Amino acid sequence: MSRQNRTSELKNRVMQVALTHFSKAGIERTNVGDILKDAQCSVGSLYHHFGNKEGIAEALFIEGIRQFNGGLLAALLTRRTGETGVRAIIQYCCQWVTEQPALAAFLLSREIKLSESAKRELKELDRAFGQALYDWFVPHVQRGELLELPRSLYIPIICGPTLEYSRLWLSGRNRRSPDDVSALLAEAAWQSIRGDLTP
Amino acid sequence: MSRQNRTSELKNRVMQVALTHFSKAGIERTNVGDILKDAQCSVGSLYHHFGNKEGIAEALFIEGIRQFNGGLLAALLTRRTGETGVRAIIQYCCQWVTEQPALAAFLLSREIKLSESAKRELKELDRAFGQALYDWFVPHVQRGELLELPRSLYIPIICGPTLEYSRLWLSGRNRRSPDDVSALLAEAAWQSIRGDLTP
DNA sequence: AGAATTACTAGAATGATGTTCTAATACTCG
DNA sequence: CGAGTATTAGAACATCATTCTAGTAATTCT
Repeated sequence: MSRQNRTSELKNRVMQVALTHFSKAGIERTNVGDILKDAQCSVGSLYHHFGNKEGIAEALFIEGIRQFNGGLLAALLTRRTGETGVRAIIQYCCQWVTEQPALAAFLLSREIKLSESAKRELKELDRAFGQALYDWFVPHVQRGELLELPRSLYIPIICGPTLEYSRLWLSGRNRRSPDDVSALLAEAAWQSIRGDLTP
Repeated sequence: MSRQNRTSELKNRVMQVALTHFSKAGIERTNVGDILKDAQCSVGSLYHHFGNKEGIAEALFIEGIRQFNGGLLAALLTRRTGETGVRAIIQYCCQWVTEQPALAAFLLSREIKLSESAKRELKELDRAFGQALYDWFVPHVQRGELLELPRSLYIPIICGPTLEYSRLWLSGRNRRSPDDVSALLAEAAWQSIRGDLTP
């Protein structure tokens, strides 16, 4: 196997192992030694590839966000009405959280203190994502299918209940998975954002 | 001053200082030495009173939850209709977060890994709070003012958008404070939870 | 009041763990 | 094949969180 391949396999292995530990115990409480042991990685390699412990978290975080955003946009952009779009967003969130609870728990935990460069990268991701969402929304708002609101409120209002429920489920406080209650969450999201001129 | 008073003053001072640091840098990244210095406390005293660094976080967390829950219930229990109750909840959350951003950021960060005893204490707080809320809700649900939902969905659906918006604001990504947009959030919450038989 | 007990304070010593450093190895490309 | 570079290795280091031992001052008991 080429060096490139072995290296990228090592990095993936480290990230996978780290995710398991992070989502169980948090970043602070997982120690580098355990990651090294479980991923069969040397101190030197780890610090060469990730810089430090938070570097692993950062890589996981950015990769996770990228994946989530991509999937959500893909699900949304095929919808043609405000209502189906909003419901698709919720449906997607619920499914995603339910299918990858460890990654979801990690992304939602907000424990990560990002470096400046990661902040910049993430900001750009966020901007592009927010813009794409907004572009999808605008025509539906103009038609009165969806409420007109300050831009910064769409995501919290639509996704807030789902994210909050997900957090509770991930921390073990609810039995039914987000996917199990996605219909109810979708209905609530739709009711909270539907415009007055909805057919 | 009596020993009791001096001691409780010291504990308060430590908690206050710790909150400032925690909300700025997170628990992991604030070091005990800084807390000691800023609170003029010795190593021995700190570990005598709090056990360890997380012990301070725990104390802050439980105290914060207690205060928040108490205030919310007080605001809710005077309301006589589903709509005014729901709006009061949102109004209270927005105001609370806006007025004590440091405490809010800390409580919402979920970075704390609680000890078993703290978990038990918190679980009891949660149970009592949830019960009180539920008791208030039941009659309004029965009258058809509010939707009938699985119990675990009320809080996420009503408060999710507000909490999500608060998180964004606290992390510096929105300009307008939760209090500034509380009317919009209240309206959204109400629309998402209102029953079919609303007058 | 005086003795005994307990709560609290103090800071040096310890230990765990994240990170750096130096050297070695193996791959790639000219 | 040989120079240069990416990568690996693990010992050494540095930084804290925490423990420990010893003391001090308040409170309780007789």
